[in-house]
Amino acid sequence: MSRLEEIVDAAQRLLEDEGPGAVSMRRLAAELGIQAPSLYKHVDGKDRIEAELQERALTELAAALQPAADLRDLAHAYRQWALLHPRLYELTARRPLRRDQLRDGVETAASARLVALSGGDVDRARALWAAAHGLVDLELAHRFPEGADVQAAWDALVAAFDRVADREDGELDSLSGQP
Amino acid sequence: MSRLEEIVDAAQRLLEDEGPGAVSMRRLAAELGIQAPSLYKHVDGKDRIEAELQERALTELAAALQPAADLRDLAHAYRQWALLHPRLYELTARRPLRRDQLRDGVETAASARLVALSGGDVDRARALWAAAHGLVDLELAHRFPEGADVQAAWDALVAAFDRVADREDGELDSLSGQP
DNA sequence: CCCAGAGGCTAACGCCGTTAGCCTCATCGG
DNA sequence: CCGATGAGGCTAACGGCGTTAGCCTCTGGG
Repeated sequence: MSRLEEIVDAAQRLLEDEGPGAVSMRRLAAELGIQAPSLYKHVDGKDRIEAELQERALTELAAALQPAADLRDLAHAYRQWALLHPRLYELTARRPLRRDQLRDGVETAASARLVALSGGDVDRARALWAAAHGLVDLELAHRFPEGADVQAAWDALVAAFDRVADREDGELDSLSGQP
Repeated sequence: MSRLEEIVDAAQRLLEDEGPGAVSMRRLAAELGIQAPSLYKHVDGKDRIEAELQERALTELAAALQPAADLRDLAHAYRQWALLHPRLYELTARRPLRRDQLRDGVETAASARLVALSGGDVDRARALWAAAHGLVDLELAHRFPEGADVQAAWDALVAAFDRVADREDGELDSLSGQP
């Protein structure tokens, strides 16, 4: 295992266990038993580490969405993954995505299921993605009132998009036996 | 105008003009012609300043949504406001909301139009809010591909929720002549 | 055997938020 | 009119941050 991977591992551990404030170069170095400046022998800077985490998260999220058979499954898987890795999700979603230094296919994989289950309509897929992201983001930021039934909001979301799919069919059929 | 208001004004100016990195206590103080520690004669700390900005933003956003007559209007107003104040929007949306130190009515005002246009269904309102937030958030984070037609995604969103409203009616009528 | 490069190290720079402690006025009660 | 008081400045400092410069040591290949 490369030293860079070890660094990113430690960063992920720190992020998930102690929150974003704990992911400092000094703390990170201490975790590996070295001094902060030594990290720069393996990594450009903190930005790079965060970009690596971002790519990891996208890959994992894509895998988690892969088995979803319908919109309800997809929504559930999306929410579950985010709630399981809240800090990582936030980091991934809020950083601008540097596509130029993303390994090919990562983004495509993450969005494939989404587009497929939106009847191939990329605009609908983006709206659905945004909606799921929004629900997760607001939940993670504790923006819903104390006793709010978040699941009910998810149900309302799935209902809205399911019905659209029901009506504007045709496109769906052409994808049901996946290409 | 109280000194606190001046501070928050300066913070908002700095945030919108130069980004979140520019909003430091030292920079903020310099803007007012004083030294950083003097700020603490008027404010608890940086958190408090951000909370004030958050409340301001919620109030303004509520006002911007107020005149919306239907979902399409609402979606448009939401997006427009966010694109007009991107940094302020991010700050407001990503900070946890401290309801205990929010002036009464601010949150209610911000969500009233949303709930009303969702036929009084609070779950649908939350899903719609989350979807709008998600679209804005992803757009601000440059997460859509270069040439993506973001407006089309908004249209797809409005379509989805409009149709739901069409079908599950009844509730709508009881609110149309607003109480 | 040598020497180059990998991978550590310390010292330091310029930021950050925040605290402690001091000083200077203007205001106002006696 | 005097003196206390409090508002609102100030400097110095602390412990953190990301990052750079420059040095040393060890190890593996020619």
